[in-house]
Amino acid sequence: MPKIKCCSNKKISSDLKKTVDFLKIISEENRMRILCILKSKPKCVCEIWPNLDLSQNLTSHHLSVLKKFDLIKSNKQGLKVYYELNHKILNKYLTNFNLVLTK
Amino acid sequence: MPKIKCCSNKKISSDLKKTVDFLKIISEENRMRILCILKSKPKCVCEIWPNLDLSQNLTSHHLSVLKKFDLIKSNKQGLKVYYELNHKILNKYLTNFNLVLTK
DNA sequence: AGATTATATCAACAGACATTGATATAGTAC
DNA sequence: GTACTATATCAATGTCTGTTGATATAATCT
Repeated sequence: MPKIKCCSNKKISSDLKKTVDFLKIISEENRMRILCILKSKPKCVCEIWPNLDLSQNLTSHHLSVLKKFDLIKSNKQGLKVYYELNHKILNKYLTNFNLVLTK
Repeated sequence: MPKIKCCSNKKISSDLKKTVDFLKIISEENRMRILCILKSKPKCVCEIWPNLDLSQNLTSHHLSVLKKFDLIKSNKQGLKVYYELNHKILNKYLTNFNLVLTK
């Protein structure tokens, strides 16, 4: 039986898995919305969650998921925590995604 | 409070939801693998499922999920059912995804 | 006709994860 | 110090969905 690259080649298969993990993170409406909200500039949590139809704690949870995956960065300023996109990592995953699916 | 586009604009918000639905479908390792397997040319189910670490019926299930979402097309030739990528729809979703996340 | 092959469907189960409510932590202001 | 604000964490719940095993359908062949 002829082997197919994305199933047999370890590097390609590994890239596919990483892409799928990335997509799992962003295939959630609220998280995707958070990423969009952060596109223009960094924002603190209290600027984010009233725009979503979410409770504060749930917003915080989704932010932590995004952060754990390095898709966003945070820095604390007094009481507030500002979140911003981690463009470097985000672009890495987007590039990888395009490679996996289209090349 | 200043409204944020992806939360207040109906068109943008609707596009975001469609993108998320699309990502939910493809953020599953086996389905993504199926799409990759079909990149080069149409294949019948019996050419697909032995390459995955999946049972025949589960492969069939994932194919039906992809088909229901129009990401693949099928045509029957005798006993065999050949599946192929629906490039038109796929590209539509990919374009939309890039718009939502990067623009 | 019966036998075999290719594919699809169905019900049941199990694990993952988004959501909720309550509470904790940490920083600021009085 | 106390009170208040901003954010995070935790346990419990419920829903969604991938997986399994069994079975059904449909086409071909003898």
